[in-house]
Amino acid sequence: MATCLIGCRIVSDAPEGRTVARITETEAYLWNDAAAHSFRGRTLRNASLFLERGHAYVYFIYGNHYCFNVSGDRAGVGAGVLVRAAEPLDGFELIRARRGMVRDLDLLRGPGRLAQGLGISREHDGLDLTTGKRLWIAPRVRPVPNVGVTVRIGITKECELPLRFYDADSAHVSGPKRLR
DNA sequence: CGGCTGATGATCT
DNA sequence: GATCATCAGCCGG
Repeated sequence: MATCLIGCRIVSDAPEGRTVARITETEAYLWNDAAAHSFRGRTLRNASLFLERGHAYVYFIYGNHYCFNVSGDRAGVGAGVLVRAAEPLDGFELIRARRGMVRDLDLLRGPGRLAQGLGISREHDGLDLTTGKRLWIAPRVRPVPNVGVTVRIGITKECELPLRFYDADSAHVSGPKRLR
């Protein structure tokens, strides 16, 4: 699931306009994974992780940022994929207006930046990403020949599992250089 | 470049 | 009251 998403496109339709980006980096969170938000069972906040595969789970973290996930298993199973980075494809001006004056490479590089640049917030939590309303995922146009794997970033539990995936040929990827 | 830190608020215990 | 799947800004090399 996490590797399936690499190279797919996220389309976000907002009142201000449409933005499109190509996913370059993901992290998997499993159903029995101490690092996953679903680990201690379903709550009001994480309920979307338990929806059928392909629904949005958006949460607010550190007082400033949203993170965008895609639920990854059957209904009732709390698993998902955090989308950590993407490359802008369309709606460049809108993404930049949301993100401010940063390097092009940093527009959507990192989960909080990605959500900000694409205008994703808790309003999108629970949306079905396969039906093409407001926010959806479109298939890859081209295959991604080189997918790298590393440990996940920024977590305090299960730090050693190799569940972070990224397009090794893209510069639009987050994390320290040694992790690429 | 890498390393560190403060901001900031929802969520859960 | 602690925790947190982050980021921008600042510092030193």
